[in-house]
Amino acid sequence: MDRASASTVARLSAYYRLLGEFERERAETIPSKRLAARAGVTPAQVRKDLSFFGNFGRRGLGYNVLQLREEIAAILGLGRRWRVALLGAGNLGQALFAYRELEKHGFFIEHVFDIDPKKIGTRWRGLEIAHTSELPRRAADPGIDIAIVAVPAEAAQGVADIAVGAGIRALLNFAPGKIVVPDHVAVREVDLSIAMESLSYALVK
Amino acid sequence: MDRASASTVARLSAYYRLLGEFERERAETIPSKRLAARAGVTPAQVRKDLSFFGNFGRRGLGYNVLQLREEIAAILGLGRRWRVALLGAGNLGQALFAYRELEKHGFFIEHVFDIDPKKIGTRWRGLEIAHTSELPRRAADPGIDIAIVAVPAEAAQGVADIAVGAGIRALLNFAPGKIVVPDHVAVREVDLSIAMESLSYALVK
DNA sequence: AGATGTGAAAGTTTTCACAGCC
DNA sequence: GGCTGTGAAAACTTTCACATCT
Repeated sequence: MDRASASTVARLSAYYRLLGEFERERAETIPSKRLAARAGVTPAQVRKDLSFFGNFGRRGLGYNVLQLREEIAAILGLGRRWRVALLGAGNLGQALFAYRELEKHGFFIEHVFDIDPKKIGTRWRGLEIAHTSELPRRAADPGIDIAIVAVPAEAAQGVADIAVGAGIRALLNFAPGKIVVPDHVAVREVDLSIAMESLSYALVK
Repeated sequence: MDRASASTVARLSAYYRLLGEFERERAETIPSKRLAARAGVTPAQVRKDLSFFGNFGRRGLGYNVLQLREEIAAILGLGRRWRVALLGAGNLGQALFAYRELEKHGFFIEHVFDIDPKKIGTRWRGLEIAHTSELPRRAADPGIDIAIVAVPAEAAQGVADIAVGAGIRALLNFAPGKIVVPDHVAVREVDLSIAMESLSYALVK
């Protein structure tokens, strides 16, 4: 199958969370109209997004909440445990480490790296902070699936290179500015300045 | 003038930062080709984005680095000081408060609100943490331009309502899930789970 | 009747390609 | 010759509208 667009995948992820809510509300089936209303999109959008991956609904009835949630989990790869490394143990790193929400989705921070001698050897919830140079060795087995780049801008490309060199194929980058990686590596950027500046643009109209 | 698309504005913000780099590298003028290469887009994209707002370049030469940077600052509203309120003094709030980078772009956190009695009255860098119920009074004058929502998901809509009620017209939301606001309020979502799940999708192909 | 799945239409964004200026 | 600015073309995304199934 061809790849779905980035926006389809982002919405799928939102549907997944909303289906969890509907599940807790004891809904058995749900029409695209209700899911769309809560997601803030059109019903046609919901149906198009889903139909890209298969025929999950029943005409006249809608979608089975549990079953659709499982289908989306399978599509997004949420059935399993993802091994995550946190690169950078500063303020942001600490906040991300404390944000346990990600574990509910299967993302577990199993490594924390930094270069500050004062931090190395200290433990967060029992997990020892290691020097970034240790990354290749520690990534050897059982491997690291995703690296979160939470270092200052100047250091971002460097740690990304180390991560890619160690075989990591997915990066979430919080440092401002693009990092350059080979084609087979996926990168998502979370750029605070861009978000804030798009708000100031909205305010100056 | 009509509004530029969200993606044009996001790229403009990236160009702005890159022009700062070129400025430090003592470049006087720059062709769209070089700016595009560093931004990771096509030269035509750069020219189209800029031409939406005016004719800033000179044929045969390119763009004047300093001048273009100022033009973009004016477009994005970066010439002034933006008053920011941080809603939520948890781990994420703390990390955002410590992230001084935003000040370089003119965004200053002047208020921090929370509802935890243990936190209220304590100070961060001299700034007192106030109860969220204080927000309307404190937003009265000189006003708050932008609120950053850094509270747990369940509380997000509630604090957003308070912020909107207090006249704030721009929100940056870190809580998962959409928050509903009136049309005249701008919202940008930063959703970690969506970012991570789009990475796991990329990995399972 | 109710709601999906989907081609076709509409809308939006990006890229092409070249006239026009430096 | 180098490079911008921009209509036109191409590519992509969203919405419409309806045949189809329960």
